[in-house]
Amino acid sequence: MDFKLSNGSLEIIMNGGVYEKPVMQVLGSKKIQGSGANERYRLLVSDGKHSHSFAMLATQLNDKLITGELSDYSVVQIDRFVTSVLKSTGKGEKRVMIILDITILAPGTEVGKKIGNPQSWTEESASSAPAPSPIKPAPKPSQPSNNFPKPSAGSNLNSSLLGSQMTHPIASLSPYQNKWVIKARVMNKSAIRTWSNAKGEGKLFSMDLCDDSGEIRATAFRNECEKFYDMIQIDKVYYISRCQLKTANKQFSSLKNDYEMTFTSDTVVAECTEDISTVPSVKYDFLAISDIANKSPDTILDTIGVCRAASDLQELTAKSTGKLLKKREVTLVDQSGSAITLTLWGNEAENFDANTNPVIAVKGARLAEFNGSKSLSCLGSTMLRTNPDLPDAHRLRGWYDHGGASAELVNISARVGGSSGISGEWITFTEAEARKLGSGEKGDYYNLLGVLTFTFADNAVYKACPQEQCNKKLVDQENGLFRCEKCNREYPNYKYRLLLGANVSDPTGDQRITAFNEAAESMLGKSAEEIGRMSEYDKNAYSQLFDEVKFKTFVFKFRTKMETYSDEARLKTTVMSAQPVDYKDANARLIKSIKALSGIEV
DNA sequence: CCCCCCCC
Repeated sequence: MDFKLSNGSLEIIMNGGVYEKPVMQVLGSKKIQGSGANERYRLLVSDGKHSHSFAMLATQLNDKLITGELSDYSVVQIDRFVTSVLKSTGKGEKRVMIILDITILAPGTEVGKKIGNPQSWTEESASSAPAPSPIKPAPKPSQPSNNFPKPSAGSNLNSSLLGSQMTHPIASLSPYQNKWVIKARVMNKSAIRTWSNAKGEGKLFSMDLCDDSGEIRATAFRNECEKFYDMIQIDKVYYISRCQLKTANKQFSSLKNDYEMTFTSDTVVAECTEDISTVPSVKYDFLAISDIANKSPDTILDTIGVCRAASDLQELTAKSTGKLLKKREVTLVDQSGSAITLTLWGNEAENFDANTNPVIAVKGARLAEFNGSKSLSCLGSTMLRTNPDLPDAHRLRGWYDHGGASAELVNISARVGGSSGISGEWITFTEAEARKLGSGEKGDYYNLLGVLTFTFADNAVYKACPQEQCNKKLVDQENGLFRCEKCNREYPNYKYRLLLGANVSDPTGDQRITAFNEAAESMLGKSAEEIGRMSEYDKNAYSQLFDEVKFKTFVFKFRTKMETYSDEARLKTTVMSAQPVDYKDANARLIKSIKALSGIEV
């Protein structure tokens, strides 16, 4: 097969001209520096006429080399690149090409040979080449090119300040080159923080910047913090130049960039108001809430959901540091039929308003796992947006306002207790009895597929102590205050909690059960908060909710233990979790039982 | 030059 290279494209590019998506052949590669995250590779590329050994691979493409995908003789289309002029040691200028995006058209194994007879490109060829000069670029192709920095035409900026009228892609920034101007949108901006340690004290704020090539974090300390804090605003676009670049500490940032920047006293920032639609705003990679359940703890992820409920602001003291923490737990729901808890901290927790059930887009939250249940937690770098103007957000709004609000949901963050998961064996009430479950000291856990045959709706919701760990039922003092006997305190506020008594039946028997807050929420498909409000303001909806849940089937995880009440021993069975039936799983279990019972070997 | 992501 024949592969056509973009013959002559290299000399146009090396002279600073424009060439859209050239097709070239890779003739070799060489590691030039660093290891791990700092690895960089140089490529020898050919357009059939010339070869050039100063093509650098952007680090995010390193994998393609390491995995062998980008082997020698590969024919590639260079979808996006920038060129940069290096002042090398005494030999004058040298232009390098930084490859940002690449499509492999044919693997090296298939091509198997050098195409054409390319001559090595040198800077001497540059001067003698007939290609257009950098000042007068080649005629533009019909499509506007993103390959080259565009002049920031008509900018309100003093060009001598910025030293250049061209903007550079964020992805091309490195500590090795300091003459650049970026045109970037502010995705996120931190609050001002102060620090005080052995090395001194001061204040700072940081911001996350992006353009269509990538993203980078920038931090302004002390004077620069003061100078720029008010000016920098989320979602606005700025020309920024003269910052110090340094290797990013990946431990503290999830942005996709090997470097981060620090504002210095030379730093120039000017707002850009023209032609800013080409600068992307925050890029999300939303996961459906149901899919979050399958991710590992500590994953940093983006999601979007409707805030169905939020806890009151809670104050607690961190055991390890003694720091006073403020938090609020927000329940997000989406069309995947799932709910998850998102924990907000500090100011974000304090200022959060759940009243209108806003759509919340969250970027860079951390997946936490506690006692087998998963939830999201905000980090300092997490971005939260309320009712963002995004298609996903509008879709969710429509869904929630037209039925989604009362949809039956699986709560990923519901607490599950005990050791074995729901994936364990299912047994029946008769089997539980035969095994004498609950007769021991510690209580026993088992899973069972059962139907909710009756719910005791009266008193299923109560006003509980607002203290995080307490949950004690409060005594209404009839004066606007509520008394907690356990904390020996009075509170003006409370949180609703559920304590649901019900009957569960399976084909072999039935059992009186108790479901505490989270388990009851997942059966009723609503938060304790919502149910609490219903109990006060909409009695009909309240009783309807408890009627509707009757005869629903769940996979229950129970904890059972014999307890004695006034000389009478009774099994106390508590719902640890209640999940809707996954019929694929349920059928697989049935088939297995049938095979076992009928003597067919499995 | 900092932040180590908090709690049940």
